[in-house]
Amino acid sequence: MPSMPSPRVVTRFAPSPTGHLHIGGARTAVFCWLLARHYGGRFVLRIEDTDTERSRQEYTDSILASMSWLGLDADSAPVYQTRRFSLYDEYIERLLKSGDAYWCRCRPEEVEAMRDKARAAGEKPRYDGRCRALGLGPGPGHAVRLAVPPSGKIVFEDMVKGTVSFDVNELDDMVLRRADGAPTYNFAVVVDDVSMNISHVIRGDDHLNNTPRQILIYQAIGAALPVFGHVPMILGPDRQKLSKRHGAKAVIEYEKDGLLPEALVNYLVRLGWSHKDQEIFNREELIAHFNGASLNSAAASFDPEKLLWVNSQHLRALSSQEMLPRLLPFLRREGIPVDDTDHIMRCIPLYQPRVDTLAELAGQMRPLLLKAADIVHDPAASAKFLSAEGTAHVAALRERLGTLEDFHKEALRRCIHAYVEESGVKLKLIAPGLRVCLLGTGSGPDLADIMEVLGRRESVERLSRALSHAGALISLHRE
RNA sequence: GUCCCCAUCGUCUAGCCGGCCUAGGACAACGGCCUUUCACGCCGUCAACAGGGGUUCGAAUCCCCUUGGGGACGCCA
Repeated sequence: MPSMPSPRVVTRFAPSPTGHLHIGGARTAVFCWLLARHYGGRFVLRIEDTDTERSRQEYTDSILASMSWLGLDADSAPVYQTRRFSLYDEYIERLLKSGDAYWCRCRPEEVEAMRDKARAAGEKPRYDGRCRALGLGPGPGHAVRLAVPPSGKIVFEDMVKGTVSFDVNELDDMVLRRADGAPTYNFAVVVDDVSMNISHVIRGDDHLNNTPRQILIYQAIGAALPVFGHVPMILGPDRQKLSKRHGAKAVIEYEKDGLLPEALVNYLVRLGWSHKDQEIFNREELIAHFNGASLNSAAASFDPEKLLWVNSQHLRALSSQEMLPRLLPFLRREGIPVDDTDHIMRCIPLYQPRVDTLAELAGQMRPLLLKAADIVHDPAASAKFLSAEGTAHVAALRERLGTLEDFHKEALRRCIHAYVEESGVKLKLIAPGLRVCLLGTGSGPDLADIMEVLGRRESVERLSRALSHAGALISLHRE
């Protein structure tokens, strides 16, 4: 039940290409995307590259790649601010003509001196508007400033913060167009949001203070206001600003770690939004429930452990067919042969409930996918579980398995249990040794499951190889 | 310094247009069950309304103050 029926919801995500997409930005993007999808509206991407010093094409490419990996598809090609300078100039002309903006010849150092003075007096640092009455025209070093009304209050309803109000006296005559002709951030944003018909501006609450400035610009150009929604920032586990040492990384890093994009999206959305007690959501559920309400107004801290848990839940929901293409790159990275995809798919269910990430899955599956000759037997586990007695049990079981007519897990299980009963030893005593022989490690999936997947020939070969290896070890000890 | 925003378990949160809250769920931690191991799963334990004033028959829920945290004060975005 959509609570905010709107004729046309248009949202935008507007990163500046000065770095890779990080999780804070990613979460904002997810919120924007979900709101548009929920209401059947449009979602667009705008690259805010007016800072030519710091903007880099490789970051734009990286951000685009991360958006695509996350599944946040836009409804039109990205808009680049650097290609819209003539549009900004048109608006500047209009504001100059109407008297809502004026030329300023003050040098940056002069303005900084004014601010220092105000700061020293315990006031809010601001430009004093001395050029406003001068009636200046364009000229070298001249910027354009907005003529802010002398008094009044800016009040707006924020989707997440509720009623927010600022006193106009707090604001000074901000620069709209730099001396070099480039638009400033606040001005470009407003012109773009107006011309792109953005209905909902969702962004981090570090922009809350920009909003009254931008509203002044909306008013000056006579445009209707969009709905604003300022989502709280994401903090580190220590409540400090999120940084790399908190385990918060760029989105591409999570991709490399083997996270599922739907899991990252799920985790990010729940950081600041909730739907009753539900923790795990698929994409359809998110779209169905995310209507812009229930957004938390307090900052949240990032918890890498819960992210892993969410990922493990999504990982378990995948069928082997769905898992395969996602897993393949990680197996290749481990140098594991990937030609027998049927075999890989049969191995997936054995490890799926045991791991949190795709990278971990690839690592754990390794012994099952390698050839018998390439298995590395963990020396500690071998020493512990492959005593002379343990080895004898493995040898005896190998004989039985070699002649077992039915090599399916139920039969294998019966075979093992029959041996246990007849020999009178505890299963506990022989199982770990068997596993070491099969996989090289003391722990892992169910033995019958392992052997069924391996098949008779491979299982027996692994046992034989391990036995000869263990025999050599034992005779070595005797000498 | 000035302005803005925020405040429920360690963390994410439900609840917040007042009574159904001896505050619910999840992650983590701890204990147990299941089990050939390690996991999964299941069961349980620990754990919070920042403090102080109001308003009210009644406040986690409304108001004020304090404290704490975050953000912003650029010809950066």
